[in-house]
Amino acid sequence: MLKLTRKVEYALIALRHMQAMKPGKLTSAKEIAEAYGLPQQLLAKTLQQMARDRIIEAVQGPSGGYRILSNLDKISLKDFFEKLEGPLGIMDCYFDSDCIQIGACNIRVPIQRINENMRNMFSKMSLREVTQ
Amino acid sequence: MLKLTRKVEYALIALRHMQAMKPGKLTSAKEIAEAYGLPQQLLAKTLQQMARDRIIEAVQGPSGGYRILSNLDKISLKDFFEKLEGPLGIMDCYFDSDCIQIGACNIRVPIQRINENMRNMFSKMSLREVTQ
DNA sequence: TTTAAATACGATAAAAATAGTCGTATTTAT
DNA sequence: ATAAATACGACTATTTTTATCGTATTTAAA
Repeated sequence: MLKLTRKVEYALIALRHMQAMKPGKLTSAKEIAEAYGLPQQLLAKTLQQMARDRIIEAVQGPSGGYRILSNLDKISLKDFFEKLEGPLGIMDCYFDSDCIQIGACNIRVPIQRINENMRNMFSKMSLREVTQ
Repeated sequence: MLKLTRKVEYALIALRHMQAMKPGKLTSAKEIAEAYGLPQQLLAKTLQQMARDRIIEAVQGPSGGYRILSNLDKISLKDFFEKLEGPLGIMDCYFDSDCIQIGACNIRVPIQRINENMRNMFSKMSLREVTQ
């Protein structure tokens, strides 16, 4: 309950790793996977996704790899989570309204309140706070 | 990601339902299940657990049921979640430290920071805020 | 120009967590 | 006695998450 996924976890580990290196220097998925004992392919997908999202930059070919592209100060944890995992909410009804409840649901409003608090909290934390 | 479980959802629905009734009046699992289209047995288990936790009171026998026992103002959402689902953390490493990471993990500290923020936030919200 | 090391990514499999059901016991008002 | 309710362990089903497989593409370097 209220858990992060591995994907996000691996992304944070990778970002923190990259953050600690000389600016501009590349790191490969293999290098990170070995350093932290992570499944390389899954990590790679996460890195690829971050590259699509322009959080990091990918360089192909041998001696290629990834490096940080964005200013991590400017990315909120909320945006980061949502880029990786989609809309951030404590329950799905917050987004898709095709809930089976005939309309009898009595907690939609309070749930939204909790959601707003969560989103607000993660909006106020930057990615850098986590990775630095 | 960061989702509540059905158990918690059902508990909130039930509490809100009870909250809206005359004080002291009993409601059965069947009644709530039918009113909101919830699986009765699962709901019943959740109610039983809340009864064990002294959030609600159970009355056995025919014409029995449940009613709110605690002052919901005095129960934080954090305590409520933890009673139903165990320790509240964004990652398990926050609690059990038998993580496979050889000690190479580089995000334990930042994760704890996020966790503290989460726990703090839910500590500040009372159950009544949600159910009233 | 061939090779090898890296990214890219869809498809699928495996594992874990969540959700739901079943069966049976117990309680108690009627 | 009966019936309607709670109590709860064991089990099954479903969904979500996690991981792997296979193949294609890119490109530095021999």
